[in-house]
Amino acid sequence: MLLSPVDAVACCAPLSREPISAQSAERIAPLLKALADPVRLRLMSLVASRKGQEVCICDLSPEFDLSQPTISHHLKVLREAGLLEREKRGVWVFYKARTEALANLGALIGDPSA
Amino acid sequence: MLLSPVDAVACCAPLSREPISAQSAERIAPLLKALADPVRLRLMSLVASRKGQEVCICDLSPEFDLSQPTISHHLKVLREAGLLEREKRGVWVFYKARTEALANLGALIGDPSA
DNA sequence: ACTAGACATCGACATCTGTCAATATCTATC
DNA sequence: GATAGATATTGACAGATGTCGATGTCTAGT
Repeated sequence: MLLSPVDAVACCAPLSREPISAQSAERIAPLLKALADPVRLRLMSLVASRKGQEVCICDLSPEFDLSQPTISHHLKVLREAGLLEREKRGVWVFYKARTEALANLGALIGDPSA
Repeated sequence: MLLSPVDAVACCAPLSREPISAQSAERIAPLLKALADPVRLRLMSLVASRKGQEVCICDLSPEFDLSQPTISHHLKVLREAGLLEREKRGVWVFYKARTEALANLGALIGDPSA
């Protein structure tokens, strides 16, 4: 059973359609929290803008003036939130965006048709 | 000049369209952080789902099992992020959602056409 | 003026968070 | 199997965050 945060985001109507339940809010807040950091927001965008393709950490790290463990930590947060998928190939680790998660989250925040 | 966070959210393409700039990420993260709390997410939804109408704090507080200062604090965070507008009428304080802010933020997170 | 009520501010506290240096783990190659 | 390189984990620490009780401020009535 055990809903992943990504599944949770598909659970409810847009914020401005009807009041979100306390339970749904508890599930969705972690997703927003994962994005609510400048570094993670950039990481997410860097990966998501390569539609579908996988991106190597070794290509992401140079974009930031941060230590390797810090980048690793941020990627872990995004992955555990369900926003990124991880795949290991050889020595390198590649990340792929869960675009449906971003789409669902976006629709929940600000549905244009709401 | 001094861009408010709400203006900032209209500044850039969807996350999955192109990598967000470091500067834009710094501006937008606070908006997401404001929403990244279960209580604030519910507060935002409670106000936003009353399209355009104003909602009295006195109607919001009973929904939560929290002290009055805590609710006041959360509303202040949402207001300073630019997601809510405040108006005082007599002894009561009313909040109104900035729907365009929510819409822009939603489009930035997960543009359906991206 | 005094009071009552709605909301804000302040001060304090425990917890969470972002960061790093040090260290560990894994994999390809020599 | 020893080494080098890519990534993960751990431990530590400063700063941010959510919460509360106490107190302050403003307004409407009495």
